[in-house]
Amino acid sequence: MPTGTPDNSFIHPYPIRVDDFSDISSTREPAKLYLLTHTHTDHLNGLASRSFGGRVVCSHDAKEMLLRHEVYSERALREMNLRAENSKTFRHLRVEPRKTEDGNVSYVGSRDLLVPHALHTPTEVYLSDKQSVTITLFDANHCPGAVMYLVEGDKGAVLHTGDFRAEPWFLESLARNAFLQRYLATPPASVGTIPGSNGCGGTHTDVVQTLDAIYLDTACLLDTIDVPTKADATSGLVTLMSLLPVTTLFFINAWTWGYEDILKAIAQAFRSKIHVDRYKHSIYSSIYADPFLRSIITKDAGSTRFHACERFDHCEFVKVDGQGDKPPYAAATANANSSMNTQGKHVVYVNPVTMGTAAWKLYLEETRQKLQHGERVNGLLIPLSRHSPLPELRAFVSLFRPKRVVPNTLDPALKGLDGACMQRMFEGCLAPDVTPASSHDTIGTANLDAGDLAAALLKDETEPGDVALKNIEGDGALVLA
DNA sequence: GCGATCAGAT
DNA sequence: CACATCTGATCGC
Repeated sequence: MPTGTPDNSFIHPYPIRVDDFSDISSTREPAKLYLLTHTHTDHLNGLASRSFGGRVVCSHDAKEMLLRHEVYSERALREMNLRAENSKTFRHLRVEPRKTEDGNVSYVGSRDLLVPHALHTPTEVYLSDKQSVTITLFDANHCPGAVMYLVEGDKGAVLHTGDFRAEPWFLESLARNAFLQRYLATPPASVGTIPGSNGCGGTHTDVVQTLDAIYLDTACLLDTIDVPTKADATSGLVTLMSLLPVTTLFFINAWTWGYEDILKAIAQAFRSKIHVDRYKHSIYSSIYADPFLRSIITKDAGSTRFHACERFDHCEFVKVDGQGDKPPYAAATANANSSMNTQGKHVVYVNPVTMGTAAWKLYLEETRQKLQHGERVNGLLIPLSRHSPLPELRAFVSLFRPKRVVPNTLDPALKGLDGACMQRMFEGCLAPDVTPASSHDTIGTANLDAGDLAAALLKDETEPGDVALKNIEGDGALVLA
């Protein structure tokens, strides 16, 4: 539960919570089932609690990552040999049966709360004796193990995106996915309306269905500019890297899960493995959905120019003056040796940033010029976004035209303005019968500026707090104040 | 004294 | 830089 998730992270109307495992027993009925979209720590709230005892559905890879999860401080202790064994934050979720003194196996106290599901495999899950839902997982293009959930039951169908990046190839892949086709607003390869398919027949209403809701990754809801595709970002970076001397060492600041595309693109382009620390190695080795990732990593620091080892504890090959993950960008203040390792080799830092498509083109051209003129460059940027900005979100929602769209997170600082804006932001992307009659299809033509919208609402609204209250009341439906 | 929660920095 | 993470302060049981 990243802060700002409406309705305690329940997906209405089912007794299912997503990415939130905190204790709410004093407020309402506990969830019958929990879904975990991925293992970033802000989605694991309450899961470290020893008293948590719910069933948690997740992907196979998320389960492996979770059981191997180690916080940084524990990793550092392990590195200094102050820890004989790795301390794993979520190990209590799986307690193996133990051997008793007489050699038998005791299941007393054993349990395994993490229920892994394969992708694209509809599975019936019981919420009670009388109620069940069918759950299907789809890769979310966010980080290893990250998935979206389709939940179908007698109370309707909802799609929960978790955190995701809905770039064009991702939409095309969804549009062709047999487990989602019945919910598509428009068949992939057809334009316009098929004669006789207007839903007037009455006997075939179950052929095409409408999602009741999409629970949407709204981390970048207010970003209204286009951002580069991951492929454009990595290919640009690799081009710049290839302009540096072959003696250059690189530190790739993959500071959280989700930057693996950078490692893979580098390995591919330079035909080289990437040095990773013990912890990353153990995680990446357990990612079965990505055998290529597993194949490009090495623990041998001296065997490669490319390093993605601990962010705050680089190996000696990429250690330079002024530790930490900050490259000495400022040419004015950086001393000449500040980007040299102990052997005098040049170390270049690669940092993921947020950058629009236009800014990226400019940066690529400028940096190319610098490198070709032999100017010293100690850091390279790569605009690898792991969340979709508004244009991608609108395209994604338009693919399904659900009855409503619910934000996975709201920014508490905006006091509900972002939620209030959302209704307007997805005008024309929802099911026709619930879209206000006056609205037009604004896909591709809308010139919505979220900042302006928020500002306008702020002006009109003397008590912004009211918006927040109206916004999250009841079943989590958005109510425009 | 522990855990949950938040502010703040990176 | 980054919307994920860590640290340290504060509050409540």
